[in-house]
Amino acid sequence: MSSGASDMTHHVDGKATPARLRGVPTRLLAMVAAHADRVVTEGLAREEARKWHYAVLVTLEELGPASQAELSRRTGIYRSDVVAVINELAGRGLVERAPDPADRRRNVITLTPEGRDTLRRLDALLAELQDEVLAPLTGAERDRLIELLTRLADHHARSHGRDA
Amino acid sequence: MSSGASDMTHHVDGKATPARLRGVPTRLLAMVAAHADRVVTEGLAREEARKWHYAVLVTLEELGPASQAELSRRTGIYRSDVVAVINELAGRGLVERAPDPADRRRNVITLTPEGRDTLRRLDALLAELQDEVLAPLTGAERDRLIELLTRLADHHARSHGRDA
DNA sequence: CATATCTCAGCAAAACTGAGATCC
DNA sequence: CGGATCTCAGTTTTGCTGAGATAT
Repeated sequence: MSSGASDMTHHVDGKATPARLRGVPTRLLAMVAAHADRVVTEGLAREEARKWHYAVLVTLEELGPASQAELSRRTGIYRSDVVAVINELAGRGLVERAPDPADRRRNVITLTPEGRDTLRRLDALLAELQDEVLAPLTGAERDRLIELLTRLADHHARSHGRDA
Repeated sequence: MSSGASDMTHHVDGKATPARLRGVPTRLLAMVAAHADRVVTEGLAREEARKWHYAVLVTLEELGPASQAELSRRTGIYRSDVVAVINELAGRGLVERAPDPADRRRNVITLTPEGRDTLRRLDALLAELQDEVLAPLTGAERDRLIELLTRLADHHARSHGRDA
């Protein structure tokens, strides 16, 4: 209403976020991360997949068969939630769940050929989605961003418990 | 595939996240943002405040008295959730809620002197928390990170509806 | 009438907790 | 026995939807 000119930005005003809020790093982080998450979640949904599905498939390909507990540690999926993720993947034949003969507390999760195929498609899709999110940045800038974020993530990982 | 000794990292292995996962930008973003959010949320909790409280107080100081709908637009608080936030702030005497005589659909929210005092404290606290999160980066690196994140946020804001 | 504001009631997804059963 | 693993049931938080009441 009324008044208005400000030195906030080159906006036309009307619904601009206060400068003091806009510059707060953790807020920027939250906003960009939320947007990125939506792009990825919706993108993966088009292939009927979720982030955790991808995380598990990648991990299985890189490590070979693993127990659910190990998948939890490596992917960051909460220990209680692994069950449901594996249920979904197994239901689509992307992984197989079998009791571990060597340690009968565990289930051995194995990547199936169909799982590997799906992983290929998801790899390609995910690359597109990353590209969509990072669109406004040049290659060098993307590298720089990744490096800075990695430093922050590693620092947290080392000082606190969890690994990145 | 072959195998091999990995060029993953200087980790000792044991519970390391697969390299292919660790490098994914949107994942890094999510992890760092989640950590940042915890630091901020827990930090503000020590003063019995929340992020939205701070956002509202800052906005009121920068714009002067405003309606709840406008606060929603400026801060990003969802329109239905503004009520509760204002309830809490008003309950502590940090803002006042009064019907707008000029437009009786609206409430005019006004920052009280106590609200201004609280905002001062929260400003200082929040600066500390930002510092804690960004600890591993130099000043120049922080500026660079903020700039890159701002570009990403602005791009999303302009292409889609919302403003940053 | 269409639109805007404020309010409340409730949903859906996600992260997390707790506990029981089994096994090492 | 202590400690892991898998599973399920349930809590909490958060962003969001929907709708009603009121006013423009």
